[in-house]
Amino acid sequence: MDRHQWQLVSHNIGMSSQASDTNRESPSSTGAVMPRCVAHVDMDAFYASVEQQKRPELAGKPLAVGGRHHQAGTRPTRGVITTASYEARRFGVRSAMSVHEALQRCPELVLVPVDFAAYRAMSQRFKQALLALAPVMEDRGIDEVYLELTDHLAGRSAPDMAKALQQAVFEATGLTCSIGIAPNKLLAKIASDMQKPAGISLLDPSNLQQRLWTLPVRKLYGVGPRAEDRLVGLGIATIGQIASFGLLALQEVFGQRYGLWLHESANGIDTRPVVTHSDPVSSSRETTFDRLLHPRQDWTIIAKTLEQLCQRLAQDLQRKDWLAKSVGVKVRFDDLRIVSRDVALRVPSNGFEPLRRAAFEALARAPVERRLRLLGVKASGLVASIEQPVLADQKPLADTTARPKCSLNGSRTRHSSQLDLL
DNA sequence: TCTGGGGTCCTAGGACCC
DNA sequence: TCTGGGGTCCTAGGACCC
Repeated sequence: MDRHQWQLVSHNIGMSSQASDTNRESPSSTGAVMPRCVAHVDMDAFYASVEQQKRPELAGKPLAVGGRHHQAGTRPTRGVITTASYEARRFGVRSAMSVHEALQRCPELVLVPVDFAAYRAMSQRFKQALLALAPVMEDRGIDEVYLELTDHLAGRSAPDMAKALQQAVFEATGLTCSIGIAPNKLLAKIASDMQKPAGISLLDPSNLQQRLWTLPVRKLYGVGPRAEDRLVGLGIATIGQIASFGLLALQEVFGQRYGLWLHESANGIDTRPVVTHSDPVSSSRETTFDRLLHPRQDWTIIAKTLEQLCQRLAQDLQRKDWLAKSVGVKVRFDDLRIVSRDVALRVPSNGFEPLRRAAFEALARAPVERRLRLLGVKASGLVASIEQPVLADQKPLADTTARPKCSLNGSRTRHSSQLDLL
């Protein structure tokens, strides 16, 4: 059985990452200390909203993006919901819910396949609009960003700035977003979720107890299902109860570092900077099969799929001029268990052939005794191909600030293999 | 006949070096 | 004869996020 160990994971920033210089309390001209001002901007039901804009006849209808669409025009019965429109959420349809369950909750649900090209294009538009008003931005994915507003309010009040940001996003995209304003990223993120859609919420030390401490523990960024279970097991259901549980008691249960992180987060403390640039560390491609595949009888399909995944991965890397230092495969079995195997390349590469050879080598080392549900290939240890000789042995710079991670790691054996490639 | 696809970061243990 | 410690790389797996 796995040992249950809870640790805090520090937030690493790569060598080329640039943190904004506002991780501080900035003294004003009068000498008084000005608190930081950070915004978290979150697009409302982003994918679903883009789809409703693409097809106005779907506006106002319960709609969900996702599912496995085998043929165009037919409604899927498998797969998961990626995003549900607010109309669908009223029926209880949620992200990550199975299509089967979503249809039970809302039989008239309209299901549309994902269209990443459209979401990426819209993502660029809203981010450009925000950058014009607030130049220090941290990209947190396709539909959300942090903005460092300290020293960037241009004479506005924070709420006025938030309104201006919402207006700019709407003018650029026709879509709404919700904004949280707070003295740090942790609180800004929680705040943006408080009045969706199209809301503006402020969290600051004066309303912390009333507005933060009443929330369930799961609202804390970094507390997932596992940590929630453990907390609830201790009779801790709200963020306020974490805060009053006491630092020492938390550390006793969750370990030094994770305990400290929980304690600080529950008290609204977070000193992470807004990071405007970071290099990717891995890139991957994976696919779930339409049916379960037998490792021997369906070997031809498995091998062909792996080759295609390698082809796409190589293209991804080549397009972005990244080289991989190692290549791995991931297999999900019929019982939903996942195993992975990695192979280090002797020479960093983004060529199809080296990737393919490493991937097959890795797959050969994986214990495949059950039917396969999913197959994936991942390139990690990425280095920029142009700067590669210079950057090859640079190490990430550890941040001093805390970020939560929990791990339940069991002991494991090493399957060492160095594959000579090229 | 269940749950996609793309990421981040961390830990642990062995190898290996100094 | 007995017996280190620190650091890094590699690998497998887990938690968490969008």
